[in-house]
Amino acid sequence: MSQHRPPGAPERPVAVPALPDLPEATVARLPEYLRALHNLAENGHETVSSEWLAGAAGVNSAKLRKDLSHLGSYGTRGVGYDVALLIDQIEYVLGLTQRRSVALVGVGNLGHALAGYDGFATRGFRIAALFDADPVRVGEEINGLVVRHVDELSRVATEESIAIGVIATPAAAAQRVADRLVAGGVTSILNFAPCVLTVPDGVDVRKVDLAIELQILSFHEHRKASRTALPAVGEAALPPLPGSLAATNPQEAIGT
Amino acid sequence: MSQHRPPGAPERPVAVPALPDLPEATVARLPEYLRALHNLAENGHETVSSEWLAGAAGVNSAKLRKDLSHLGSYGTRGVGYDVALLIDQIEYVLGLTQRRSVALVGVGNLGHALAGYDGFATRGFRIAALFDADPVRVGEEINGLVVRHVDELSRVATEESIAIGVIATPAAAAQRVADRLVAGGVTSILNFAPCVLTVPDGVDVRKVDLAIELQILSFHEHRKASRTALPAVGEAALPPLPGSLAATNPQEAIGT
DNA sequence: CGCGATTTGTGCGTGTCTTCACAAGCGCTT
DNA sequence: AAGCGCTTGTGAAGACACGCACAAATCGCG
Repeated sequence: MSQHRPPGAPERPVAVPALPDLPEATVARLPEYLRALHNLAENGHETVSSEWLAGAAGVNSAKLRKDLSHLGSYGTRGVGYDVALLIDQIEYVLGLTQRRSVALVGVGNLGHALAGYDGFATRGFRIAALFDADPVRVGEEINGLVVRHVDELSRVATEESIAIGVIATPAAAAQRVADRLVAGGVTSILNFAPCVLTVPDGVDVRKVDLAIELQILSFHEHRKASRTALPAVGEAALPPLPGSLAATNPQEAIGT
Repeated sequence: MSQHRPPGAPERPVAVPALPDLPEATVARLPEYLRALHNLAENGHETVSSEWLAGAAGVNSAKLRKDLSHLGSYGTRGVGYDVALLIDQIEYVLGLTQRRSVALVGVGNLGHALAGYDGFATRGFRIAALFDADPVRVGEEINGLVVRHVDELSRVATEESIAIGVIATPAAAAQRVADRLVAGGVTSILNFAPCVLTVPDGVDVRKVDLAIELQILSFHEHRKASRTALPAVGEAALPPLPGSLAATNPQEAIGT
């Protein structure tokens, strides 16, 4: 950082005042660093080197250092990063210093699981309301929350200051749910339904599609199979041998 | 493609013989195209333009055309793409012409939901076995499948020719599960546990972390809040007004 | 007090991905 | 049969991301 400070001047321990402009790829990795840092903190480590942290997060150490440098990080050359300080910095940048309220729409198969998922609560999110369109499910209590009818969605979202909406409905219902979330003032949506949502400018949508992940893996399976099959055209009958895992494939480990 | 064919010669309806080398970014989008195409086919459409398909998949039309051109696609200028043909092409490239067997490890909260998720079966995958380490859960029947103990994982994976392993266990158990999957010959893993897996070369891992998605959204919420707050420093007391959704933010809609 | 070991922060070359813009090709109409 | 409108496929440029490699900075030790 180009932030010189006269040796005697008192340093304010305040977090960075303005939010730096982070590359999207960096933002996507910060939560991973944060998770690794919390693990370290629980084990009593006070400092960590970029090499170590990068290993724990599964990335290149140069990439990690560049990511951290973007948020004006306070590492110490020759020593490493202060774990507690880095946790604070990342949590501040990610906006995790305030607990955000989440509305979950669709308490079917997947929605039920999400409603009970610990990872949300332990990482700064509070599931504040559950919704479903099925009258049979409305009224059901899950984890201490009563499922409300989706007609109340917009009103409740406004009242409860919902920051993030999670859509776990069938695809056919997803767009209407999204519209209601937006009408209720929600500007961030996590969509598990297999469809594309149309939202106004200023609303962020992230999509998670479990089947797509499997299909991507399927492609790589297919590719691996054709790679080991085709070169063997001239090699007659090399038996299947499922034991040798065909090593020496130099570029594996698919990122997100 | 540069594959001229004399007007009278019979065209073999065979798929592309060798698997083209696709950019990873393209592979990640193909399943999305495929879903949109299936929707079109169900509605009776026979052809589709790149513009239309791109809209349905939420991408730029030039990107879509380049993606499809990579797999030597057979579009017709002035007309568009043949829906049925394109479906076949993409399914072939993704390796979906053969149904792949999936092993699901960890039938807790999330695992239960995944075991019952329709999207797997309807898109070419068969959940062939369930596993858990908890003796209480072993023996339970879910969707017609009996949960087996994780000690049997390697053996069953080999016997049943499992192609893909899905890990839905706590983070602490994930690495050991991955090791057993690899020992059983599995070379593709979908990891829902919040941790980094170490696997040999030739094994592909994709990670899905629900909490990370929320944290990324949280960052954008934070950024939006600070963008609308900071410029108002000189503007005294502009009230909260939760109604105006702060439009005119030209670059939204976050990709994966 | 100085030196060497260590680790951060970053400039720069490289490769990938995205997007624009347009030529080439196809079918329909006249 | 010729022309016209429409759509694909792709060359090229720009934007972005990655990773190497090294200078700068800090600590500990002699």
